Amino acid sequence: MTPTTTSADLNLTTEKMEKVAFILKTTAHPTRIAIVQLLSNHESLSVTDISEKLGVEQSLLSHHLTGMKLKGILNSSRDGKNIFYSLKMREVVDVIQCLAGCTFL
Amino acid sequence: MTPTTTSADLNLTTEKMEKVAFILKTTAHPTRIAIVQLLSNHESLSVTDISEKLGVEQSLLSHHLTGMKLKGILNSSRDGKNIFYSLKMREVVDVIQCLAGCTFL
DNA sequence: CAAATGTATGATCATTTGTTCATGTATACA
DNA sequence: TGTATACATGAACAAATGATCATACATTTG
Repeated sequence: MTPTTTSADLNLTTEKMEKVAFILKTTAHPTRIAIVQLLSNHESLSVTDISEKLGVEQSLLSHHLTGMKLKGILNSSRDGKNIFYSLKMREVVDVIQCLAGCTFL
Repeated sequence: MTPTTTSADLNLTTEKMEKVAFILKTTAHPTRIAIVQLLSNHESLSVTDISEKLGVEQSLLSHHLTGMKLKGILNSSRDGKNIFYSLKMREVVDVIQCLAGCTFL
């Protein structure tokens, strides 16, 4: 049997390693992790929603959001004056979950 | 029942988010991912071993290794002239595995 | 159309990160 | 003890990232 906690061997091409690093880098920031967390619990939120919930300035937040969208982590769609963001790459939730589960952190 | 592919809700404190971001940042580099990959398959390797396998210059590699050790991802121990590094935080393997499994990467 | 609201963008600056190079330190061995 | 091997360290610099500010753009509403 294969315990769920055991991972298969890691054997990535250079290209894959670059891609993985790229996504990790895009995720590796407290505010961006907070954004992922919010969107993992909410399906879709406007910039103002997120800004208020996180207490992050509009412009700064916008930079984070557009960056994350550009890099494929988030989706966005306009509805009237608002722009709603949602998770596109749900795997990042698992990534965060995984580390968050570390007892020593 | 809880399918293995479904994650529980994400609900992290600010402090936890900072710690997770810290580890993600420490991992988010192609060379460092390659190091983790090597050590996930080898238990323990000397700096020269890693340098040769990855084709990375000694000094640069050393900077990466000592940084990763400092941040809690790796262990090291001397044996004669050699210093052997090994994985301390095995969770990072799962993190990489997780993203590597993304079909769209 | 004018004003208000919601969001994006671009410039600028400070900070962090990645790399290189030169040199230092520890161990082994002749 | 001197020399070679293995690794670490620090300075210096380039490049990437994060934050702030001012301003632009899009949509709704009066």
